[in-house]
Amino acid sequence: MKTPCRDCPLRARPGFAPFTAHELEMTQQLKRGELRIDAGTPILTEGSGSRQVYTVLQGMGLRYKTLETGARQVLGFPFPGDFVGLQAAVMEDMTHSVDAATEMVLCVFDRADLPQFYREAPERAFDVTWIAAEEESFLGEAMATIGQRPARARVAWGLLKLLQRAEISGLLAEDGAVALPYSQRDFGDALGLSAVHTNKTLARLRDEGVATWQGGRMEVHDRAALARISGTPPTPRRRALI
Amino acid sequence: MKTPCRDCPLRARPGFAPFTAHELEMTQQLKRGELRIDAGTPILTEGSGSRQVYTVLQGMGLRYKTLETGARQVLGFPFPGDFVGLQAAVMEDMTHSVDAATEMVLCVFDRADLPQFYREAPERAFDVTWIAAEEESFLGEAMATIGQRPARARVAWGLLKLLQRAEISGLLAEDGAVALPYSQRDFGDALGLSAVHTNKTLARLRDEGVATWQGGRMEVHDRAALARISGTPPTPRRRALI
DNA sequence: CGAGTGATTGACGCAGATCAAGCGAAGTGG
DNA sequence: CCACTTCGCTTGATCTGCGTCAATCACTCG
Repeated sequence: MKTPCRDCPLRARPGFAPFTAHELEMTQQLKRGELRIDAGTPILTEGSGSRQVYTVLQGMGLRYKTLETGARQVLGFPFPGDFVGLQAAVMEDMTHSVDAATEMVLCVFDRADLPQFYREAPERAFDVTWIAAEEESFLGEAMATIGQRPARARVAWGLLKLLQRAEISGLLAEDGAVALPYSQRDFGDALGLSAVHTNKTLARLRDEGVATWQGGRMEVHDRAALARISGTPPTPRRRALI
Repeated sequence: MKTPCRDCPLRARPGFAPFTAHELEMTQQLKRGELRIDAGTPILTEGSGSRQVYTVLQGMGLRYKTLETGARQVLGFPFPGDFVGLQAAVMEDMTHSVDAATEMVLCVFDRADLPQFYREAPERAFDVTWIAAEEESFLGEAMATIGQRPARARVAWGLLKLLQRAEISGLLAEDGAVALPYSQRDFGDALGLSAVHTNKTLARLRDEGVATWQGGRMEVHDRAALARISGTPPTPRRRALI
């Protein structure tokens, strides 16, 4: 185990809920080790169970569902601090897949320890529920975006979400740029848009000086405009960490 | 309090996880009473908190988000046995609204009791997380449907989901018909389709002898066809109950 | 009996899908 | 070290699924 929870770099970041000493110890006890995964490797697969649950320590991933037709819906982009595999831990098996988009380092927890964790650290158990509820909330917002908003607003919303997550995780450079390991196709699949139309919409936003996305690099120039176009307030929220 | 948890009609139904005697008692202790709500009345409102959390005992509801543009995304249709207001209980406030679609009877729980519940009934706390994960799973599937499938498949998927939920809740009549308090507009808003196109798609499915939806009555004639058109296996899943 | 709501159907137009072609960067093997 | 492939981005042309508008009909309700 490389990183003791006490020294977890994520805890230090603003935007994450604080730990008590006892909670820290409980989490530490639960942690089974770390896992390093190469970019492009599957972490969890739809339809199969998993003995482990993870928290992302470093790197970024891709959560998605594949349909019979071959179409793919991207459900989200796991960032450092995100929980991965809750479904496998709580239900029988995963209803979506997760791949590593960059090389990733994951904190490994054992699914079998979860009941004990719930017994001995109910406050933290509450946080697990909190995370699930937060995810539910996010998916609801995404659903509303995909179902009701035109392409321009969808793209703006997606950029804003990525920006906020990058900010919280400390991945945002001074100049407002983030390195993202996602293709425009990935991004489009998250928004229910074709790759071509995603590109054209991004090009338009770029011409308007709102934001740039090319070659795995996103740069937001006018955050207020992004918020306006997407039809959302630019306010993020505090998140729990396990 | 009208119905003691011991006599809860939902527990008896197949498809719900069984309770131990002790769990039953804990749940009973948590239950604050029952609430009867008229059709069309708001239960919870987006953006506001709530002191209470509910389980639906009778009746059906509507979960939705309203966008700035006036558009509405329906996120789901709460049926008997469904949990309502988890977000308000766990996070600060709701990120969507819930209305009663019929007259409803709700089991009332107090948000403030939840931490104690987590301490004293960790197995049930686990189930709360299970419910949240299940909801997350459902929303993921809905997102994939809205984002990737054409109107025909979306409608078929929606019908299938409603059928499954009605079945589990025992609301499905012998002849395969269900009385639903939803308009075609509600249904369309759940699938990201306009009311007109929803109607036309339903008309086509009706002509083909697959299913009928008119005037608050759904009747599925060919379940296999629905599954095929929607591109999903017709298998439901067992659910937890609080 | 008028007013409002939901279902239904046809006509029309557009946002976004699909098809297609070209480009640069990165990898790969001979 | 250079052909050759692959992959992602880009842009234009064309097509179509679905949204929008609009009108009618059936019901329910005050």
